[in-house]
Amino acid sequence: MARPRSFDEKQVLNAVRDQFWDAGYAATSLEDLMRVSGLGKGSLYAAFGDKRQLFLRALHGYTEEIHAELREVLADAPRALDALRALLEPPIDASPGADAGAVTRRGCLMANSAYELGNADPEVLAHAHRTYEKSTALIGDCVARAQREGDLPAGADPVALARALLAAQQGLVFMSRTGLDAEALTATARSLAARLLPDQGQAGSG
Amino acid sequence: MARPRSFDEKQVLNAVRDQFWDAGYAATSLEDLMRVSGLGKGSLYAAFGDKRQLFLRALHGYTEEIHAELREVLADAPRALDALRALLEPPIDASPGADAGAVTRRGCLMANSAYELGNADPEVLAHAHRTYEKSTALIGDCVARAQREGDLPAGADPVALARALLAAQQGLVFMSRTGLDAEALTATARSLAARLLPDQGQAGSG
DNA sequence: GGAGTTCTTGACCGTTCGGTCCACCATATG
DNA sequence: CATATGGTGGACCGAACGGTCAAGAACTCC
Repeated sequence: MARPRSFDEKQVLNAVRDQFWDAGYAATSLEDLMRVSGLGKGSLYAAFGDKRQLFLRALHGYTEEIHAELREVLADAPRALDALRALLEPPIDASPGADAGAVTRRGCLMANSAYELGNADPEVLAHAHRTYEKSTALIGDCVARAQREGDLPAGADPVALARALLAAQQGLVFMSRTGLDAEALTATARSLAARLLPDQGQAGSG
Repeated sequence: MARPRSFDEKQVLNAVRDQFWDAGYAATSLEDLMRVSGLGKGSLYAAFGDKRQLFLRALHGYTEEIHAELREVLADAPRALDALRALLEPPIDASPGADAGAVTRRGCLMANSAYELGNADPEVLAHAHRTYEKSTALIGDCVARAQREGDLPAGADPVALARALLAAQQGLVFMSRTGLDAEALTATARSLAARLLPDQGQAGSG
């Protein structure tokens, strides 16, 4: 028996997430948030709390999505090794309005946020830590599966390799963010994949 | 025939650099800069221009230092392979007042800046790009030397491996920044080094 | 020691920020 | 159709920001 909301919470969170992703936290003003969400200040505050809380909501939604995708990629691949190799492909830009297949320049929202706010906001840092530990666990499981499937040497510690893969992937995203051209980025990705995930009994050479 | 400056430009730039490094660009106010430099607003503006110019000065000084150190490390090592391995050690905190040997939590100023300002400030992004291209070249030379010394397979493209090493290093710094404990960080570094820079004819296993 | 020049200091300014509040509105119920 | 309930949006606020400026201090040269 009251006026219903005129907006979809999820749509607003997605729009807000893209804004934070493109511009960063500090460089995004409430006016920006009003513009991309189509809501007034009062509505934003009533629905989500202040700027920081809204940001955290968007960030949590982002990491959940990322993990869902990661879980899917790792589970769906017939061979675990292929899924792991997919992690080390040049990162693609999925932002609205990006050229299809173009390399990303806005990086990963979680990484951007950890870099921008890690020193000042322990909660963001802790969330980043949890996020990457979770990713490590998921990737580690996939490594173990690849070992069982005979595609990776059985002796190695799956978690150590998982961490190495994650670090390498973040490095790739970073290089992409600094404007490294697509060709060099592809070569770097191949070089990393060839060494971190070589075909059994064959050394990488690219 | 005028009043001499009462401060040392280099000391001020170092203090300012540390402040930006610890807090980021946006989160550093002019008041912070006055505090760490010991100068008044007017002096800062007269000597260095506005906040952004002062930041760029500090950033350029930082990257020059980094490259000088990198050149030194790569040149001084009797064997090039050892120098390359040093790149993949867990990053140490060299900030004033840090525990000796502690892992860094403030990362690399250039990387932090590229992440925070890359979208908004093309000059920062371009500087990051130039910086990493230069690093790639230096590391590539060292890779070539390691190949000549017989410590790395001669067939591989030195630049591709250099890029892979650089990406891996940035990944390590990032993981460290998110608060990964020193033990896991060390294991990750070893894992990366074992795979990217294996002993000749021996596969890594950590 | 006086003059000229540069450096230093802090008061001051306009702008923009995040955040609050309230008058107005749309809807559901009886 | 009257009323109660919650949503909406913009006016408004204090604070903090980056930046300017003028007056005084410190120094060198003549």
